Amino acid sequence: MEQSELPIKRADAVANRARIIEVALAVFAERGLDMEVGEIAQRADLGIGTLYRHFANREDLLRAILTHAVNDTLAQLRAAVAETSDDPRAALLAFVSVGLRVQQHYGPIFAVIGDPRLRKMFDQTQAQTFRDQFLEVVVGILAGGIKANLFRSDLDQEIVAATIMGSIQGVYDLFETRWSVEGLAQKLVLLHLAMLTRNVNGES
Amino acid sequence: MEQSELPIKRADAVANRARIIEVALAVFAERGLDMEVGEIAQRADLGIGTLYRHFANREDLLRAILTHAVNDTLAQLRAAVAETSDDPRAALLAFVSVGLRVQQHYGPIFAVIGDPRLRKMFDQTQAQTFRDQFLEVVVGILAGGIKANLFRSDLDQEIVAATIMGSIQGVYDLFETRWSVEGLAQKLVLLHLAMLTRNVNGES
Amino acid sequence: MEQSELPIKRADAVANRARIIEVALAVFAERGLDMEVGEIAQRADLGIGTLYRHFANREDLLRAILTHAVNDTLAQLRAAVAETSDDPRAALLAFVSVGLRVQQHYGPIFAVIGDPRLRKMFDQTQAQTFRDQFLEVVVGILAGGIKANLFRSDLDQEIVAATIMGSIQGVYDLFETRWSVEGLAQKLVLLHLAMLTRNVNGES
Amino acid sequence: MEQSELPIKRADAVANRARIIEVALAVFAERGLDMEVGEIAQRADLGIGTLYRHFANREDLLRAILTHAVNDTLAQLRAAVAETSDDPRAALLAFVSVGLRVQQHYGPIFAVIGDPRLRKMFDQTQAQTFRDQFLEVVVGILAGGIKANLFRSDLDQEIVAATIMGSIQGVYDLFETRWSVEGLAQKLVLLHLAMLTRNVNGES
DNA sequence: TATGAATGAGTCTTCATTCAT
DNA sequence: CATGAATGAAGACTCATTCAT
Repeated sequence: MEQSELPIKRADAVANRARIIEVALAVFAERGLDMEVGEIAQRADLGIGTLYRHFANREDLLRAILTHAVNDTLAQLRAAVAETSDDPRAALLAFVSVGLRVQQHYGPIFAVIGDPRLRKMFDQTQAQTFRDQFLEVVVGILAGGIKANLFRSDLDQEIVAATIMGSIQGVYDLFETRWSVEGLAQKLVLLHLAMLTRNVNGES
Repeated sequence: MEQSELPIKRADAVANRARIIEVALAVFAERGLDMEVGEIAQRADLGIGTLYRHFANREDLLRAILTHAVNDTLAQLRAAVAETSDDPRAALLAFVSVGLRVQQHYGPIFAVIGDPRLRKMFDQTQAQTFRDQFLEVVVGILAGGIKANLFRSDLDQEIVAATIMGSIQGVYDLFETRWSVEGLAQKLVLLHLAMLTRNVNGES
Repeated sequence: MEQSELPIKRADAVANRARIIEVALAVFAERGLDMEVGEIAQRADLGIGTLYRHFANREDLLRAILTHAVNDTLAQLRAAVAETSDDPRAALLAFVSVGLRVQQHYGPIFAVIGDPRLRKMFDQTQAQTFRDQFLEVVVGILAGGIKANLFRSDLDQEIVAATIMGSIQGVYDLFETRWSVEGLAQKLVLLHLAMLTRNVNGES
Repeated sequence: MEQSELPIKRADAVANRARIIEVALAVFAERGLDMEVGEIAQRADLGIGTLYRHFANREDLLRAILTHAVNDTLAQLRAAVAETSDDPRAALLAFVSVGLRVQQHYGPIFAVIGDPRLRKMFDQTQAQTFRDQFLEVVVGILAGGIKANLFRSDLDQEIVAATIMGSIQGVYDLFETRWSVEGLAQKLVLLHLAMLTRNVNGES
């Protein structure tokens, strides 16, 4: 009986923590690194003291939401890729689609990753780990395509991966308002395949 | 007497304005949007009041340095492309090289372009103009390549342009510390050509 | 059933109250008036709510520990003096020794008695009572010495008492780190006796 | 001409700094270590930003006023002693008088010197220097008395000095409200002389 | 015209106290 | 009764901007 009581309180607190992150993510999407701790507490319907009970300071909260966004993004990308593991081209499309949707969802989070303020907040090991994990996902797709004899193997795989990721960001920045995410994804993957496929003749 | 002094003062003022922007750019490279007006004045050896004589407020100054960076970047890109106007592949390499070097020089300026605060500062027409000008330069290269029958013409040219620009950013973010700018440019252009060239067989 | 539990609980509660005061005294010794209610609860292994069950608010707790410290100090001084009631000079030494040791034990409690915040917390009657009780102990020693014809009687006894008490504090503040409590007590009492004894010739 | 202009601005700023310290001292006298930066700025008729232009933070200001109080006290004590350098007994009276008056003027500053918070703010070397300077003044008086064959020389001079200083504090704490500063000084010096003078017979 | 001292709105953060569980 | 999560008033500090000199 007592065992069921304790979790109740905890569940409440855990829920609060989750709500704070959720709200903070939304506020961040609107205001970027200028997000204000007070606004987050307000929109989460919590006293500011409560927020500070969960996160020692603004920086901690920022770290938490960025980590959350990165991990969520990685999870979504991996899931999308896993669902299409047998078809590298489908995997690429899934990756790009999710990549664009994530940009849309998380707003400027990935856009400000180069901000000097963030550099001070994340130790570089952590940041490198994040970068490597993203690369890993793309490189995985590429390896699948090469093994299936669909993608050429003579290109620097990491540069290809960086290009694909950068192209998602670039295309989104420049055309987010003009085309739908799905349309952009289609067009973009065509390019990626053009880059990755040697004998284009048979396809055109 | 005043008439003879005025030109001198004006020249002084113009020089001051240029120095402020130069210093502000440097400060921005270090601190990003957190740059402080006071630090800029100090490093420019000017009283804060003097700085405010040139820029009505922080926003104005920020707009000025971003505009300067964008215009300078565009000028450099155009110049590099112009010098190689007869060879589209050389033009692409020049574009990428300059693109990477500019990232290196201007630091986080292009990285924070998606920041919500900047959105509020630039009217969208202006921002769109900038974007279009960048696209124009790349599309120009592409058009040259197509006309010379070197690049395939069946891809969406704007998406290709966005991809090229995004790949520069992506590759720089991920590998700036690992490889030299020249090395990165070489590798990157190989990809771009793989994407743009249909009959790869004859080249490999 | 409840009747048999109550005494136990009460005993528990009494023990808790004592522990809180003990811990609070320790925290006060380290942090002075900046002591935090939360830290006290933590170090007493009690929930904060439980602490507030014993003391309505921080002020109450502060009053309690100061009162405890004062009363304990008075008790120790009286006991020490009582044990040597036949020899005024020994009584003086005992008083000074205990006085120094108490300083050492209670840390800054007696040092911050003049703090404006404390003035607001203790009604002045109470404060005066404390002062008078301390004076009483010293004056008692002095009276014994005068009755025994050992101490001169022409000095203002209360001023003498205040001087003795002040000298303990002064000597402790300035030399606590340099000499042992016992050494300081010895040296200090020599002065007191020099002050209190008229015919020094016979003694030197 | 320019030389006379610069000092004007500076004079203003310097005056402000002085006013801040003056006001801060007054606020400290009322509220002790709980003094609030905002109240000080308000009572000095200055914006809070101005205060922070002169003192980097609360701690700095606190250090400044304590240093000021200590130095002013030392100066007053030395001046009083210097004026009576030919008569050690007069010097002692002057010292005690000024000591009591300073307590009255600076309020709880000397009372909170043992507060743990202060320990963290002053490096111990500085604190020791202050203590030594006070001791030096008293020891100087004592040396004069011994040289003039007025004071006995067989007592530990530093302990005597600490006792005299402590007695001032003790007497002030206990009787500030009951007697005038002058009255207290008279009574107190009688004790000190009783302590310092061997052959009391000739005087009584 | 240049200067930099003054200003104060706006943030972050702490900690005593309450109250639902 | 005990607990500790929630609360928010209060205070320290920053920094863009103004204006008297």
